[in-house]
Amino acid sequence: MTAREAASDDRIVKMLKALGHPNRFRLFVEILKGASSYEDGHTCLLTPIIARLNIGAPTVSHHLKELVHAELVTTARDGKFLACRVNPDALARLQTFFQHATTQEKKKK
Amino acid sequence: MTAREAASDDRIVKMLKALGHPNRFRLFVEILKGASSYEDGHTCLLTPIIARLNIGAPTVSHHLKELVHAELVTTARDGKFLACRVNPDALARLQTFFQHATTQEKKKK
DNA sequence: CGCATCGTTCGATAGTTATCGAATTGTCAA
DNA sequence: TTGACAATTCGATAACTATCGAACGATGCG
Repeated sequence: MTAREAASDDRIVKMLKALGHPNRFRLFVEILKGASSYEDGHTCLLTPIIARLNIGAPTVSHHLKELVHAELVTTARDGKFLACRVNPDALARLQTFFQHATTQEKKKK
Repeated sequence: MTAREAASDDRIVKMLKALGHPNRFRLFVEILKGASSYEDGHTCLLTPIIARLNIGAPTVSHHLKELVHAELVTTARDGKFLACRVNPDALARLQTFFQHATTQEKKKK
């Protein structure tokens, strides 16, 4: 395995780990769905999400940081709020990986 | 969210969590690649994998159990050895999920 | 300014888990 | 049956992390 491949795997594992927790997964899905149905579809308010996920604000903040650290999500301050977006490149990588894996599996008879 | 969707998410999260650990991920990839290049492409010997992964046999056994528990892999005894296979349904689910997610992301402008 | 709101940071705690060595089980072959 | 090899189980330990409440920093508004 090349060093390049190892690094790529490393990133994928980080992303999978980040998504491999129920609350983080739900948080991710909320952001993917356009957060809390705000007009622009991207503004992410933690308060309504806290209500939905039934976990405390510090915990949501912590999980969000994990998603950002895994490069699954990007955030940008928007006044008092936070604009969260799913990183399209991350999704592409994951999709490609499983696509590949599926293909590889099918090749066996 | 329907109960059915929740259960589906739950399974996906379990799979993601299982894959979200470097050693488990590598174990999974080894199995996907046809384990240790045995003739039938499916027999999975832990010993050579232990050597590759640089972790102890009990640990590999533990991780393998996790993969099985997440329904990512199936095993069957073959005499002294263990035949491991990736569960195609699991890959399909994961692929579909990320496909869907990518599509959903792209729909935004 | 002073206040409410949104979110983060801190410190603590409880629960989880990755890993190992030692002992054990199961299987084949001589 | 005995020995060798494959893999699992057990018990212990160290590391990690999810979660919370309390305190704090930042922002917009009256």
